[in-house]
Amino acid sequence: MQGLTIGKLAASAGVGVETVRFYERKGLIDRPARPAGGYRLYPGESVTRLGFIREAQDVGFTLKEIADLLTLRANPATDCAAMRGRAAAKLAQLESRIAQFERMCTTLGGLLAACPGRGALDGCSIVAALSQAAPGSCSDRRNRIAGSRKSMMKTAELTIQGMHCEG
Amino acid sequence: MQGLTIGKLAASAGVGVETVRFYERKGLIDRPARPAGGYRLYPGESVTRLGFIREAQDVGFTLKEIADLLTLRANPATDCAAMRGRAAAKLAQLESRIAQFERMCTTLGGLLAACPGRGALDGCSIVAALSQAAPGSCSDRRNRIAGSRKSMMKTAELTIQGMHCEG
DNA sequence: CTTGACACGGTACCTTGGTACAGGGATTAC
DNA sequence: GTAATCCCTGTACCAAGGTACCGTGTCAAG
Repeated sequence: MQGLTIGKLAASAGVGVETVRFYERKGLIDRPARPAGGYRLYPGESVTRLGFIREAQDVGFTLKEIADLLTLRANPATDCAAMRGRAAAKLAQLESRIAQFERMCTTLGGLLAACPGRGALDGCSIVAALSQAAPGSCSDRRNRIAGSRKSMMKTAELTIQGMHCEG
Repeated sequence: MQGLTIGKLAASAGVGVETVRFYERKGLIDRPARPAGGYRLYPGESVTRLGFIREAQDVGFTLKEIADLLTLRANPATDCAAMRGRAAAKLAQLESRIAQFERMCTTLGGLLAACPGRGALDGCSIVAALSQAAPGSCSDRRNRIAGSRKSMMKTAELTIQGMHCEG
């Protein structure tokens, strides 16, 4: 038998067999040849492709986005600018996430600084602060959280990041 | 009828009715009195409690952790130090997440800097970099990703953060 | 007393990135 | 030839934080 069985491919790429099949279902890797017996037989390049997926994941792309990158890459007419655009958008997204986490850190750090650290909870500034249901025009949580806690990596919602009343 | 129906409570707190029932199932809010008819009737403090949940979410606590905070808060014997410990752990966790995102940003930024920005994909350094299946001892992705992309907020896995070969 | 708005329980569904298992068939090593 | 692996499909399940729907029951206003 020529080529790699799914097990060999998975081992070469450092992923699980189930993961390879999962990627196939998601359209991230092509359906390979299936000679007699019905076993998948992959060409050597499939290892590279799995490597691409892994590397892209490591810089923050979702599988859906990676599928898009792979489509781009497969098209010989694709200009480098398209790839660059995806990367730049992802970078902006990551930076926005970082800013959000940093805001949370700042808030939490402030609470920690004010907290006496021992004694009854009555005197705990953390409890006091968390118990404040911040009033005002921004009380509609259902709109407020779009793009913050939900949908960690969803590109479309990045556009409304600046609109939150959180700052 | 005295007290708040679930709809009034939800509106006051700026969440959905379904969310309130969901929180009840999760043990985040107490089962309220159910007089004749079976409607839930909440005391006014429930608004504050929902506010606590919301504020805690906003600084990064998961619902599970918030349930723990609420249990702490309800116990009169709880020392302020316990609350402070939770907050400090969460802060450390957030900082670790930030560091991880910053590593991804650095990598991605490097790729962007090297990319010519136009022309055929053959010359695109981003494609080239992503296609490298980084070899070496760290090829076992299944261990490598624990605590990175998976389980964004899981406390237990923070302890193995430093063990990754990512840095 | 009727009607419309609200509430009820229960269940299914969503996203993301897989993992696990059941009940078979194919291949390979000895 | 037989046993041990490997692979097949299909389905269900995990976390997290909800959302949506359904058929029915109740409450309050006119």
